[in-house]
Amino acid sequence: MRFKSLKGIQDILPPETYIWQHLEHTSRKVFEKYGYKEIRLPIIESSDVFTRSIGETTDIVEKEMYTFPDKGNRSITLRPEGTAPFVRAFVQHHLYNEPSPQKYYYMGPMFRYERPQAYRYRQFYQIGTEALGTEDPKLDIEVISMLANILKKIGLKKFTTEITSIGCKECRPHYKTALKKALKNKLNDFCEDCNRRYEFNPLRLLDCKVPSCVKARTVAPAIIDFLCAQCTHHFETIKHNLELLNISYVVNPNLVRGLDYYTRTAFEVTSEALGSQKAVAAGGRYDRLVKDFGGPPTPGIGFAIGIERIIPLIKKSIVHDVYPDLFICSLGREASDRGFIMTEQLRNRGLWVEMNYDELSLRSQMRKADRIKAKNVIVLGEDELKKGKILIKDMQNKKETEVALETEEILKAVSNKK
RNA sequence: GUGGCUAUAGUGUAAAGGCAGCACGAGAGACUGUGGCUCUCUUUGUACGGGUUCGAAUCCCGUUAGCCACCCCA
Repeated sequence: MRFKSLKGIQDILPPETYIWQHLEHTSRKVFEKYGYKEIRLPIIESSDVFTRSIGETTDIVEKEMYTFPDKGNRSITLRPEGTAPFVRAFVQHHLYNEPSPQKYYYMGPMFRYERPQAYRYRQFYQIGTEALGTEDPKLDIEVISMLANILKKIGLKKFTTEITSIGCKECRPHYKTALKKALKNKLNDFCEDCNRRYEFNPLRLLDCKVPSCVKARTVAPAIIDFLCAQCTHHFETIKHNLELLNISYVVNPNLVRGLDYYTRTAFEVTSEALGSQKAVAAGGRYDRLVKDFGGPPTPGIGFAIGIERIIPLIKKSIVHDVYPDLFICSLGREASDRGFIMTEQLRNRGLWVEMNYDELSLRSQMRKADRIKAKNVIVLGEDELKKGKILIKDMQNKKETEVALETEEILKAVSNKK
């Protein structure tokens, strides 16, 4: 093959595109009920939009970004996630002056230079939301609830919502200290990576999957026990209200976000059906990010759904069974021309009409109509042109109805059966 | 970035060093103006580049891509 799409980058073909549309359409409808408005953001940004917000020492920034110089030698990065560009736009356009809370959603491609695997691509698509302007836990609850609603509406049967709180700038440092102290003497039991992470990002030791590390960290204190009074209250309110709303969740104190900007609430939705790439959506609160971008202190919370990871889970339940309303068979030049004009007229009146492009035997044309599962067929030949009448054949029950050879008459006859 | 497995037609699969085949799909026709069945014909194929051999889809090396487990995440 001479040309191929790049590694980890895929084409999305029909009929799968219809599942994508279903997903996008359904989430848009839910977003509107919650007051979210669409925002369209650029795919490329100045690199420091990401390095400053996501964190210099995170894996995303350290090794997964598509970064390159443009012709003016500026460092450009293909967005690896949506929140940083959003906050940049939020501050740039003073969106904090809109009535609070400000709620936005977006959908589009993200780019990470990773080793591809099933459901993990270098260009992947997210549906994301951001809501800002209040620290109130009701917003957190609403966001988690909305996510669950979307997932249910698009047909996802089984999923788990995991939540935790990772504290704020007051309490997290205390936890970090306690964690390091508790693990200090056990470092020999941890893997090499964990030993490296111990120094600059000890929270990471909590979600290492190496069995020996899982075992060794059982002595680690839970961050939940170190939350300050406000964070504890915040978290407890969320849990309480999720129960009132009948939204099932599990607290996973080892849930750690890979991006530095998160505070307090962190959550992740997983599906066991996916193997090791089991996260289908994830998000959290980011109360300092707007200020970091030079805006007024504005708390916020958001999440992103990974489209590619949802698709295989709902594929079977979505059937795209839309077929042409009418197929026009034509015999001879004159009939073909007349048929073509009718085809266009009927399409403009709202019908899906097909006809044959080449001159073929009637048998062939009928076969084609059958193969594309056209609901009705008319045959247009010399007789019909002469008589000014045609038969509309219903392909399901084989019944034929005679109507006048006029666009309006055909439209009426076919529409009645729709 | 690390380790492993894999790559044959549009798709799914055979050919264990000796004729690249089968099924499905797709296109046309047999059947003079009515589809689904049947039959016939057609269909850009051994991922790419080298090597071993009289001879390679098959063995070896490299590249690329996909998959799996890590890492990390959506």
